[in-house]
Amino acid sequence: MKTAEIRRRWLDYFASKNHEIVPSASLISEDPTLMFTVAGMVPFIPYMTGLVPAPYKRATSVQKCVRTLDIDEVGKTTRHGTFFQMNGNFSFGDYFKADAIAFAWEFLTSSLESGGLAFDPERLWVTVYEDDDESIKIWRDVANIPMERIQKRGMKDNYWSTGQPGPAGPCSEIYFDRGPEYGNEGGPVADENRYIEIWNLVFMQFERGVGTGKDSFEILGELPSKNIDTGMGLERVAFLLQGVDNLYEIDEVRPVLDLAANLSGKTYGANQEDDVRLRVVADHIRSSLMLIGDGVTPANDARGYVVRRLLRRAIRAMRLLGVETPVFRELFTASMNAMKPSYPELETDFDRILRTAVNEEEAFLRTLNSGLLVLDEEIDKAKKSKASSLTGDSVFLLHDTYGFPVDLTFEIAQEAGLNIDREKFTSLMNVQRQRAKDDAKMKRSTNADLSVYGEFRSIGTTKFTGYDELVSSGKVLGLIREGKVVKEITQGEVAEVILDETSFYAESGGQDSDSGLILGDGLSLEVLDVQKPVKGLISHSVLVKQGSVSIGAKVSTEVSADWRLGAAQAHSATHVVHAALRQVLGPQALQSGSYNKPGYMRLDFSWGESLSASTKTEIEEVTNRAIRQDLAVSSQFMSVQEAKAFGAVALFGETYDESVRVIQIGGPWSRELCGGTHVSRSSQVGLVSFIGEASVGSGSRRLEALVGFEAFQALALERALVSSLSEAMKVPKEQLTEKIYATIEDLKFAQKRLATLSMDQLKLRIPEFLAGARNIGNTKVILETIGPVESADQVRDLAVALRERFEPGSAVVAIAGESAGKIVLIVSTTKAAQNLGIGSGKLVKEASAILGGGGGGKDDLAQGGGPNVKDLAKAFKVIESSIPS
RNA sequence: GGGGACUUAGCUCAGUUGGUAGAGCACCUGCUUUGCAAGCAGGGGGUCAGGGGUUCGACCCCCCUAGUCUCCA
Repeated sequence: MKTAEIRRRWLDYFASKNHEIVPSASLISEDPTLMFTVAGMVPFIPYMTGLVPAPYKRATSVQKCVRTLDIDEVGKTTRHGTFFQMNGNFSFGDYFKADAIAFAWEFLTSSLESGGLAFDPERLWVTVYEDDDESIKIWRDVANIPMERIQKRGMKDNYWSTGQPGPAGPCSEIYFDRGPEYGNEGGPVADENRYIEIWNLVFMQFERGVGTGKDSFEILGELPSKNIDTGMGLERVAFLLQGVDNLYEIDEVRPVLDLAANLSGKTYGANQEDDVRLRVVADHIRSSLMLIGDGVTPANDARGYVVRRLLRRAIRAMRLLGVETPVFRELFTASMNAMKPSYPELETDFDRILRTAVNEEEAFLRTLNSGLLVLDEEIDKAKKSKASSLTGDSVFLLHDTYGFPVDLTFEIAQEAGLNIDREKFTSLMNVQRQRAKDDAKMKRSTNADLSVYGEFRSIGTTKFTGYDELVSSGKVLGLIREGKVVKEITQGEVAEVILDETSFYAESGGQDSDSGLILGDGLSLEVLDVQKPVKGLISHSVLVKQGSVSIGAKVSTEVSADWRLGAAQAHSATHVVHAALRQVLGPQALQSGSYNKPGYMRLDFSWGESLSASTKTEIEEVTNRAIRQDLAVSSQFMSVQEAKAFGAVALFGETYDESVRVIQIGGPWSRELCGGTHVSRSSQVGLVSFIGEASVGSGSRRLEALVGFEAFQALALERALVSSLSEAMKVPKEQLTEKIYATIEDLKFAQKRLATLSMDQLKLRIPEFLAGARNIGNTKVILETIGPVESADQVRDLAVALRERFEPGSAVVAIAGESAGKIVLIVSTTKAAQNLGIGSGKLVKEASAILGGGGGGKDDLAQGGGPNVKDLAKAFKVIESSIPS
């Protein structure tokens, strides 16, 4: 049975049991503490914990998941994959254990004709939590499973919680026995390779307290509303039903594996090491495809790094299989074709996905090449020192700094007859890991506890009226001060106010929150910040300027009209710039983040290289032309499907409700899903002026601009600057650039000329200096001062020129100059003098000490000096006296 | 978010206890030659990424900034 077929049967079955079919959420998790959607229940967590009331009592989904914790196990075991799909059915305070178990059993064992999967009931085993006798009874009643195939397990295996205080409960798992050829008798407790876990049912019935780990915490009591969360691993069921040995051989993965084998000329099944590599390629290509499909682009941080690592590991595995040419184009196409029955959007979006992957492949091939050069050097070094292996430090350096994979290092070192010090390498890696973890821990502890908002959210939502009006009247639902619910807040306090209705826009979609006042009877609150801590709830952070507020008070929310106009201008400008970017650069220049507030906008977008000055100008022109055209701006609500069909740009990393708001500027010219506030015609944006464009990491760039009056002010300031420059340079501003370049050129020329001239002048005096030379013993000695000099170079050049006149005889030349109120002293000695034991360095050191400074150098030439100008004669004496007579 | 590396002539790169900034290629001039990367001689070309500091003196050491590469969470 095809994977897509299992998926379809799943959804049909639970729909027939009155479950709402919920589409898979993005792999980019909405929960900021999670990098990815790592389990099927992640999108439902707010409903499970009661933070947000569930919109349905029963739900089912097939959820895309990514987990890279066990990335090193991929390909080695039957069941570790970085990407997998979790079929789930959920109950929020509706049915509980009995139904959950009955559904699972019926779906697994009923015939194909009746929509089930037709598993042989004799080969199914279950495990239950050791104290959960209730579940055992249900399994006996519903499924008539003999006690021999029901096994009890402890907290570690069969008790679920989030690791935090909150809901918790026992689990029951269903296993399939693959048969004696796969391992030992004795059920899942004995052998999890022969008995494969296919379904986990979590019965959320208790409230847990604080604890240190997965299996040590206090149970506080029963939950008022019990939930069901189950997950059936789609890949695991698929490989069992398709009669293959592992999840890399199912219909959605195998084509990539076969292609990789083809490209490398290997036969799958012939060599264990190669098989692992082929599976790694198949797994990683699929995960990358799905992640890039959901909008993750390779980068050096967070999610981006995970994709980068997957892509690079795939390339590394191909290299180890002997393929050094680019392969992503073919591999990704194969993976897309295998996945598109379930995810048709992969095909429509494939251009972008493939381009992203291929760009990364090219970048990594470059990295590998430069890494090879370093590796060659390290191998040479090791061989020269007669070492039998590369040091752990070298291997780590190659990996950490040059991005060269350890396995490749090992392979190439072996060919050169060397081993590698893996132990040292691993310990260095652990140090690095620990550093990153400590850092992450520090950051995470600052995460706010949102549970305080839960009780307000259960009363209702805050209605946002700000699209249509600036002033609105509302009632105070809740007050929070220092993270705690309070009844009243008074003058001078800073607190959060939650209303049933507000005209204040909360920060979201890149737009900064509104500023303004909340007024009431003898009451004035200054709004500092507005946030949506929980979906549907708007919280105003305020300073009480006057009076006091208590729950139930009637207030009026008054958004500053000036602020709102600026915010709307900036947000509309962001859309216009985004559209202009895509018009000029192409649709692959997709916004990846933005921030805007009155007068300013910032837009991050995916793009591989810096923009040329002319491209920037073109984008700026397209932007301002669109503003001038006075395009109509409209907003309308529609379903996500409609919006997509409409061609609206949806941004990755943003989550949208079933009903979304589409903002159009100039009809089809710009269509984006957006909840922000906008002007009503593009001309109201006024003016957009770019102030910067920079990289925010590989493959991503940031554009900053001023908007409206601020843009005008900045331009006016620059105009004034140009005017004053033009006045100073005494040319019309059209000729300013040329004039400045010419002036710099002239200045450079003059400086050079001056240097040669003064040097020439000094050289004219050479005969004079030579004549002034004295004999001390057999050594010619010149001690001269030449007064003020531009730089030490002049003094040095003269000293060297004089010394050369005495070659091959013995001579010491000491020249002093004056620069910035200090003596610059250069001493130069001929080879013959050095043979007499006269070293320039030593002479300079002694003389400079007298001058109040220091100095040193080599035997033939040394430099020193110091601030005591009047002690020069003494310094010369010291030099003189240390020459042997 | 936390680390590591790199930035030197038009290009590719050398440059260690801090002490006269280099090579190859390219360019210009002359000679010699007319054939596959021609030879010889000479020459021009540098804000050593930018800024600050330490020092008598910084390409080199320290701090900040920018760009590029890379590892980890």
